[in-house]
Order: sequence, then C-alpha cells, then structure tokens
Amino acid sequence: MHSKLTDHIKKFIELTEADEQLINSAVVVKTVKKKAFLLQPDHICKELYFVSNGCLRLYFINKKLNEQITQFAIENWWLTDYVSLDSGSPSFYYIQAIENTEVISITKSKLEELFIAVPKLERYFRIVQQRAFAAAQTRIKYIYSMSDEERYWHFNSLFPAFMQRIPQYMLASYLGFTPQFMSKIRAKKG
Amino acid sequence: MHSKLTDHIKKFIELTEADEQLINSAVVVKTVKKKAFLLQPDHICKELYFVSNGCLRLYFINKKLNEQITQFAIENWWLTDYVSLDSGSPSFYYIQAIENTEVISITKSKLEELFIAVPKLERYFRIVQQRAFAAAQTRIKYIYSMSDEERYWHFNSLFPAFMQRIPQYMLASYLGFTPQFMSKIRAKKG
DNA sequence: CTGTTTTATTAATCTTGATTCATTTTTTGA
DNA sequence: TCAAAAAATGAATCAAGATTAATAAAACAG
Repeated sequence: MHSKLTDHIKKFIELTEADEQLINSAVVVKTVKKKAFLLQPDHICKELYFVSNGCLRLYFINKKLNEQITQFAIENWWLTDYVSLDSGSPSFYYIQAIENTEVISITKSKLEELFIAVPKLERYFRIVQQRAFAAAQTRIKYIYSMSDEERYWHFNSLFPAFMQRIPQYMLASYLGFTPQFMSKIRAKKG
Repeated sequence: MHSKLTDHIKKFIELTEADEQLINSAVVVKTVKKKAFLLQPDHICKELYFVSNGCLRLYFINKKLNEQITQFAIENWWLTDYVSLDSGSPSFYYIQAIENTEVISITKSKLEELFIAVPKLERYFRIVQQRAFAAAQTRIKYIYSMSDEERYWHFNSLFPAFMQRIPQYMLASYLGFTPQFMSKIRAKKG
C-alpha cells in the first residue's frame, strides 16, 4: 500500500509495509477545488497538508487590504501555518488552492500518534523541516541582497515552469511588489 | 553529567544519564572571543553551534560591500548555515561572535552518529527545526506587512533587552535599512 | 590619559517602487 | 457565445528610505 506521501517519505527513510499502512490510515486525502480554502483567518490550524497534486498558496490580508502571499506549495511540498499549529492560536492566514488540488492531510494529533507508532518518522520530518528552514534562510538572503526587479528576473530564471502555472499578480504579491511594477519590469526587457 | 545543551534538550524529550553522556562526549565546547569567527565565506560549514553563553551573528557581504546580518543567536539558540551544512557547498556567510561567547559545537558527522546512538534526538531536532521555521514564517510576514520604521518600533517593543546588547548599526542591518535611516527614526520619536 | 577606531547623528539630494486612475486583454461561466 | 469578471498594462505623481558627505560622540588600546 503506497501513496505519493509514502513514496516521498521513502526517499529519506526506509518504511516497512506495516509502517506504510499505519501512515496511510492516519491521513485523509482531500480534493480541493480551485479557489477553495483549507484554512481561513481566526481559525486554529489543526492540520498539515502534503500536496500530492496541484498547487496551494498561503497568504494574509495586509493593512492596505491587499492579499500578501508568503508561500506556495506544489507537488511533494508540505504546507501549514506552523505558528497556529504549534501554539493553538488563531491563524492570520488563508490556505487556498490555486488549481484543482489533491492534498494528503494529517491532523496534528494524528501525527503525534503516528510519531509514537512509527518513531523513525521523526527523522523524516526533522529532515523536511531542516530543508524548509534552509530554504527560508536562502529566501531571506535574497530579500536582503536583491532589488525587487532583480528578484523577479532571478525567480524567472530559477522557476520558468512554475511561472507558467500561476497568474502574474500572484508572483508579484509573493515577491512583495505591485502588479503595475511587474508590468513595468516586463515591458523593459521581455 | 549535564550541560546547558542537555538541559535544553530535556525541555523537549527525556534523557537518561547514559544519553547525556553520549551527547556530551559528541560535542565540543568552544570559547569565541568578541569579533572572532566560527565560519567564513568559501568554507564548507561542517558544524552546528548551540550558544550556551553570549551572542553570535550570521551575515554576508552584499553587492554594495556592506555587511548584511540575517540572524542573531543568543543563549539556547542554534545557529549554522544549513544550506552549506546540508549540501556540502561553500558558504556565503560569516558567523561571528558579537560578545565573548561560549558555544557547544557539534559536527554534522558526529550528529549523524548521535542520531543512531540516541534516536530520540531526532525528535528534539525536529521540534527545534519546526520552531525555527515557524519563526522564519513569522519574520517573512513582518517583512511584508510592516514598513521599515514600523519594524523598528516593533522589534524595539518585543526585545528591549536584546537592543541594549548589540550596537544599533547591527540592528539596522538585520532590519534591512541604513544606520542613517535608523537615526532619523529615533530622532523623531524616542 | 590620550590618540585612534568604532559607532551614531544630521542634512541635502536622489532612486526605487507605490499609488492612482484609466484602459486593454484574457478567462470564465451560464 | 457572449457578457461579466479577472488579469495585465500604461502613465503621471508621490513617498519611503538610500546615498553622500560631514561631523560628533563613545569606546578602546597602549
């Protein structure tokens, strides 16, 4: 019994058939239509989402009442509001499907049970979290070492396929500038 | 046999006396004089540092040849360049002591051995990494929802004691603006 | 102590990217 | 298939914070 999730886990640790069954019976597969929400502000985030198919965005509404995207998640990425999940405090975020999406969802409490039943999963999540933090370190470095225009071209060169997949205004939001400024940049070079 | 590190670990998981001995014999205590370096660019980062006393900063030199600080670490915080550590690629960063500092240092390879000898340490590091990532999520939210001036006052209200501890120009660097702008802000209100 | 380095301040000018508002193009759903 | 909504573009003006340059104050080493 395998799933996109256990396939992913097996890239990092070994799983027995029994482990896989424990994992797959702890999770729930959810199909999320484009524009549907998995999390909304003021709700307490109780689940982690592993994208098996499609694309999610994490965003909040800023003081100017604009959507500010802070993360995307595509296939094989985990997404959740760890602040709300860890502390039990209400979230400030929306998690929304950008495309029709399939996620493998696990609740915080089921995950804690799973860590007891399959302790080596701690290792998998330790590695995943370490990589996520490394990515965040790198992102903060980019934020503080490139202008907005440079970050646009940089993102462009690193993830051309992803850029085809999302509306431009969402990338502008993620990169922290306005759609108008993005048009200006694009008009210049290409 | 305890240390500041095992005390910290015991806040998250239980350790036997034997576990503690294994941990403490895998690590090395280093005293780092103010302004001394634990990591410099072009070197491959092979160690993780747990600050038992003092204060470190992680920074790189940006295109304008200024120091850009991206992280601080005080007592009970881990600091390393996870990108270089994970991938074995040369680092872009400096890790430098801001004060005379004592760190508990462990190499990547010793840590891997320790994970085999004391598997429950995976859980400790999983939790530590998850919190670090949650902090990074929050930081990115602040970067994209407050002006530089707002972030200054916000930091000021959250960490007044830490502000006493570091030169102002380092905080300006961490917050992503110039010392001149910081003086302007301070002259206004406080 | 005292000269030197490090840190902080002030002010004038300049730049990047925001804002506002209008228009055009593309996508979507009934 | 076509109206309506969503997404992208364009241009004029504006503002937050950078740059430059000079000075002042504090910390430090010999």
